[in-house]
Amino acid sequence: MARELLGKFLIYKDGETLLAGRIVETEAYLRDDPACHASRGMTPRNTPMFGEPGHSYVYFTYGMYHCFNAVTAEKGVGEAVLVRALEPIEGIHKMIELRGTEKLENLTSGPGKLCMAFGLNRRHNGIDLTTGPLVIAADHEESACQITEATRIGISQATEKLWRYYVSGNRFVSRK
DNA sequence: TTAATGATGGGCT
DNA sequence: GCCCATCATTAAA
Repeated sequence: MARELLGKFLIYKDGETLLAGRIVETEAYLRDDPACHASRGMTPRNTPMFGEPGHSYVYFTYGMYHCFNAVTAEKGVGEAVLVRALEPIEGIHKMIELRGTEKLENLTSGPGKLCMAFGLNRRHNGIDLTTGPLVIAADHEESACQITEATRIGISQATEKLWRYYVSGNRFVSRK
């Protein structure tokens, strides 16, 4: 699923504002994976991971950032894909405003950055990503892209797993 | 260009 | 009380 989500679009409609980005970097967090929030059972925070697939899991971290995930396993399993970077497509002016920088490569090139650029927070936790206002959707025509596998970032366990994926050469990936 | 560091607060043992 | 799926800033090379 982490590979599948590359090239899909994250779209957010909030009143007049339309924001959209193409997913260019993801990480997989699986059952029996010590780096996965759900690996030690259900807690108040990770409850959405055990809920319906296709819903969001947004969590608050490091005292000031949010990270956005899509739940990818059947109910009760506890797996998700972290969206780490987007290529800004629509609503770039609004993203610039929310991020406080005009540099395009710095708008959504990181899990905390893209949540800031889209204004995502606790209110967007556990919501259905097929019905809006926050949606993941495919393009009309699937364009093939070269995918690079790499180790996941910012974790201290299972650091050897190659469960991070990004569009090769894309300028909006958080780290190459 | 890369490496080190401080900010900042919720989650969980 | 320690850990943390991060980021911006500063310092060093």
